[in-house]
Amino acid sequence: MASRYASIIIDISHENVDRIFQYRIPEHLLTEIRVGSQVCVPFGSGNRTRKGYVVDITEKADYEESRIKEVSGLVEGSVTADSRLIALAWWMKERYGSTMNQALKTVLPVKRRVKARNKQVVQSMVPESLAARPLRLNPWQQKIADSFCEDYDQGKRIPYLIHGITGSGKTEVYMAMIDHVLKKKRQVIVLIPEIALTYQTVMRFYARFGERICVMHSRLSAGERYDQFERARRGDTEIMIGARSALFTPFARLGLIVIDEEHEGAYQSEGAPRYHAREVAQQLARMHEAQLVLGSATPSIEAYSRARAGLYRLFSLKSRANAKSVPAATVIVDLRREMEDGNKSVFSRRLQDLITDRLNRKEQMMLFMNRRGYSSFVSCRSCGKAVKCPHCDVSLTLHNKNRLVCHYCGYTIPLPGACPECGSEYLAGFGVGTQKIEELTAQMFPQARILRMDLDTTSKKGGHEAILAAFARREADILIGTQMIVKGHDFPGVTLVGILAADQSLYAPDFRCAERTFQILVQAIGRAGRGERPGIAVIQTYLPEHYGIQTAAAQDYETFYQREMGYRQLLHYPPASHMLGLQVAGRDEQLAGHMMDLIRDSVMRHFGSCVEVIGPVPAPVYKVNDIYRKILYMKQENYDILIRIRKYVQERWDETEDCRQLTIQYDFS
DNA sequence: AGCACGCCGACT
DNA sequence: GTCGGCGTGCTC
Repeated sequence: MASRYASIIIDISHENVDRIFQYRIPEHLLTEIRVGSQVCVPFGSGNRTRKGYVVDITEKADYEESRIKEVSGLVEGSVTADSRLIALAWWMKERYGSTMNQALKTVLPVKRRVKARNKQVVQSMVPESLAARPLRLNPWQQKIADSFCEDYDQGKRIPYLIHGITGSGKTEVYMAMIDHVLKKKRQVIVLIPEIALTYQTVMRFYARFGERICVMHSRLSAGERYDQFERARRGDTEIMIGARSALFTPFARLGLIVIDEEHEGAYQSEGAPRYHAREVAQQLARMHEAQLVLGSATPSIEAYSRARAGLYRLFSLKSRANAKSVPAATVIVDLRREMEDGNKSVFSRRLQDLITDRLNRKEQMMLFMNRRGYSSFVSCRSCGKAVKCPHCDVSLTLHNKNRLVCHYCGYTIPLPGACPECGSEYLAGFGVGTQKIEELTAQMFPQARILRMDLDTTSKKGGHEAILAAFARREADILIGTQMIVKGHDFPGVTLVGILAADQSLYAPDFRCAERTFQILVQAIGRAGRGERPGIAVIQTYLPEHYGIQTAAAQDYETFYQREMGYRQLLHYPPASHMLGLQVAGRDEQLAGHMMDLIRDSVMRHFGSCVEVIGPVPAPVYKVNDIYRKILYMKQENYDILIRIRKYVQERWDETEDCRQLTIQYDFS
């Protein structure tokens, strides 16, 4: 009888061994080994035992029989992954340029820890107000749900994009879709950007689906994650809700993937492979013949342009689900005018009046400042130099008025008494962070009860929930915070939102900065007036004429999209074109620069005629943790050409001597 | 990644 | 003469 052979990826993340090795399957393992099994194999001249993943099983060998070794056994407690996950890993490796081993590690659950911890399933208390009630959809919600059911039953699998304003009830629509898919005995994955910041959404799903749902908690240990995936594989759970990695739940018959807040940056992975959950979800849905549903109040320019091109089916929800609440009124305050009129405070006169008014009426408010710490930097009034981080290319941020912190590497020093450059004692803080806002608010409104929420106040376990719960119990009048206060929380008592420095993020050296500013402003405005009392949002800015600020204030996504897309088209930025960012990083600045020049020249020689090359330029923060980073940008409408360039560079890169001291990273968009 | 093979310097 | 440096190359 003919033998069978297993194609195996060895569990070593190195380019030299990142390929398929063939092993003979011994007779006693024939029935047990499948595609996706983890096996032990003798590897190398010393025949050391290594772990590997079976990615294929064949009838014939591609090598001389005598050179082929035998699989020694299955890894104890090993997981047999869905062969589709292996295929997905292969797709990710090709698309994002990681090793197959890295892709497999991303896609497959990690092995159970030797000692399983006491099972502490997060059985959260479901608040009374969220108790399961029958799903009532308004006509607009119902229309989307009906269309979904029809498409689903007919096997039409075009991705949906739901553009629904804040508070329009996208979650109820998702629930109706999920109901339908569960009835067809298929399973569902729901992605949310970050559990801690979307706690309420998770609770609502939990209230509705109870035991059928499984939450992929970010604080779960590897073993607990594994258990959750095992439950899914056995069919003990039908809905997996969680961040990015919940995408790799090994469901047997996946029917639907929902990506809520589709525009969020958390869907972009930073490790290797640097994948985007939206793209991987689309590929996974294709493989399972499942439906993909994206939802956002401020769709990414990428997703919206695909919808307009007919690649996604677009739906809009334009009114709030709670008919009694109306979208907030918005006021743009020109800070240049305030300055001219002699108001040097961080609060415009209009905002001051409104805060006083809300305090008198005992209503709540939020103040949003996109920078934590006390002062954004400290500089010397004699020589003009700002105190910088010795390891990174940024100024240090003042915290608690007594220490300087690097927001990139965490380096911390006590606030020096004199300028490290010239010795002058005239050091002063410039720029404002949330800490200082808290202090200024307390000074100006001594009667106000204030809470602050940013990375510094939430680092402790449960920090988010404690602060949000206290604010919900109305233990404070004013909640001051960074980004994290504007994401999805529903506080009916809030009738005023103050955005203290709206244009801060517009100066980021990144082609998406206007998009991010628009998104965060719309989100922040959406926090006001969610209850029965009308809300107002005050946007303070030095650039009141900027289209991102104007359109956000008017809650006019369509106009924003047109303007932003025009700019992207003009400069060939994604999604008007595709872009590959190639980053070389290393401790040796000269070496990194030299290597980058070599890569650039080589790309220019071979692809110069068909690709637009920009740079190399230093990364937005050139040095982080003593590592220098340079980036080369390449623009091309055809994605496949960019992939070809990546492969071309990768092949040559592995043969260079310096590649051990440098790292290379590819970033597709 | 690891391990073997291989070709040149200072040692019992 | 031999022990050992780690440079190059291979692993089914």
